Amino acid sequence: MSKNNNKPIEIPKPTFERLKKYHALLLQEKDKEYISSEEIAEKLNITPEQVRKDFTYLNINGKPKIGYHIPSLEKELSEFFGTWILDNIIIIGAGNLGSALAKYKGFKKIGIRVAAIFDNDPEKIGSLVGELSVLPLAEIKRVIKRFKVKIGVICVSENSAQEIAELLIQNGIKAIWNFTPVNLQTPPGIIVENQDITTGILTIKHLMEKE
Amino acid sequence: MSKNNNKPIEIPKPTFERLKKYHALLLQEKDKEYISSEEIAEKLNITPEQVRKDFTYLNINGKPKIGYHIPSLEKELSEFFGTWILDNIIIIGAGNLGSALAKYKGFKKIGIRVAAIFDNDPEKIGSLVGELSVLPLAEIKRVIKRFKVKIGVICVSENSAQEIAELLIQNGIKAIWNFTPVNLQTPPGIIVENQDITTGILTIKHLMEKE
DNA sequence: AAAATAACGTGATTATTTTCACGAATATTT
DNA sequence: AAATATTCGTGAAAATAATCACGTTATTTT
Ligand SMILES: NC(=O)c1ccc[n+]([C@@H]2O[C@H](COP(=O)([O-])OP(=O)(O)OC[C@H]3O[C@@H](n4cnc5c(N)ncnc54)[C@H](O)[C@@H]3O)[C@@H](O)[C@H]2O)c1
Ligand SMILES: NC(=O)c1ccc[n+]([C@@H]2O[C@H](COP(=O)([O-])OP(=O)(O)OC[C@H]3O[C@@H](n4cnc5c(N)ncnc54)[C@H](O)[C@@H]3O)[C@@H](O)[C@H]2O)c1
Repeated sequence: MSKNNNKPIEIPKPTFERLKKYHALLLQEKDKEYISSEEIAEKLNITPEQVRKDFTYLNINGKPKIGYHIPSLEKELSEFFGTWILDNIIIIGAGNLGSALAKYKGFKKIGIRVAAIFDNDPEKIGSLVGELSVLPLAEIKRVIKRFKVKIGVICVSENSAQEIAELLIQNGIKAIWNFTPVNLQTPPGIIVENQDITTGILTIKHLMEKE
Repeated sequence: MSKNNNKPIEIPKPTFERLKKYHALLLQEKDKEYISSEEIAEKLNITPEQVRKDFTYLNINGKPKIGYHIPSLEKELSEFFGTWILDNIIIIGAGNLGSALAKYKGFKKIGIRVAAIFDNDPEKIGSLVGELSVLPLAEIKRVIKRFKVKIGVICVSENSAQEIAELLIQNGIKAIWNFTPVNLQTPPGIIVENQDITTGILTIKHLMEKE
């Protein structure tokens, strides 16, 4: 499917964001064999030209009159995002949110396995979250090494977030998935992805205001 | 602070996204009185010009040599997003994620109150999630009316998501905050905000691939 | 087997967004 | 009180992204 040309052009940021949506959409469209740019566009409320142009950045080709072969499309996107590589992650904070994430079944599809969950509350250490036993922070170093963990998920209370980020980085973590609203300060080279869920509802609140 | 001109120009989409980040940042910066565009820019990894230009869309003015008055700035953004209006929301699905959200303390700051949480599992109905008792779906109609609920949060299993969306819309819900990966089909006029957390980690996975 | 059709692929055009550059404003220093 | 140093505000220029328009290609129909 890929022309395998050299890929000189940088992918536009808006295209990157849409590629994530195509990837998510395809995980839900396993029943059909082909899908047209028109159909993708309609489901995501964009134009078919946009879809086709986005795909050219990954050298993804469809068939005229038929559309795009779903398994091939999914494979291309999986390779692009690296969801075919299994990454072990660790979760820090076995509270409401951290526990929910630890039990989430959907991670497997995107190549994520939760290797361990940590907390500093003696009451929680040793208790079960799904199939995982909550570990003390002292175990972090060992687990990161043992499971070659590169990604850490921060789900601790807000006032501990920065301190935990530093602890993770000290122990070799390369990317932080931050579920707290705290703006983490990190050295260059560390990837930080903020998952601030409140931004989601701000869009809703603003749209409702306008009416 | 606002010039209170008529606001003819549409706000660019990327600006809207950044406005949400400014809002979130300010909720964490309550200690100082003023903040410069330079400082905001540095924390969010953008340029100061961008920050200043974004603020002009809301007619927000700063003071030369000093920066922006934080309480005024926060007030403007709060009004823009409507976070000063208290909205009651309901959560459908009292599982791992729905329960975590129901207990989240951070909603108050953005003008959100969880009025009720629902489930269809007889085992869960009547049990406590934080201070809320899990209600059966039959109560949805009454609660929406009683608390004038406009926003519904979907946290049910994936195969029930569409059906619950329809139920909510039938009962007068105007906006859906969808935490499932399902692409909901809704009639025009209904706001749907998809909170797909997997997109967050796709960015990380892709950036790690490149190295 | 030719014609018609439906969808892709993409260079050119248009629209949007960011960056630049510099004047204006205000606090601080001399 | 004038000079100086910052930081804001913004039109103009540059960069980026979306749309358009049409040629191409594979399938289906006649
Ligand atoms: N609950 C939600 O729906 C939600 C939504 C958005 C954001 N968040 C954010 O996620 C974070 C966690 O939220 P939550 O609702 O799970 O809170 P929580 O209080 O239920 O859980 C926090 C957990 O972190 C642990 N912890 C605190 N400091 C620690 C440290 N230094 N080392 C190790 N563990 C530590 C606590 O023992 C606790 O188990 C918060 O920052 C919150 O703002 C939560
Ligand atoms: N857990 C996570 O961290 C996470 C992360 C991302 C997305 N999600 C999505 O959120 C949703 C919920 O995830 P979860 O982990 O809380 O699952 P869960 O199984 O713990 O909870 C689902 C809840 O929904 C209830 N439910 C199912 N069908 C229902 C119906 N028709 N009416 C009312 N209630 C119904 C179930 O009884 C259960 O209590 C899923 O769609 C999942 O994909 C979860």
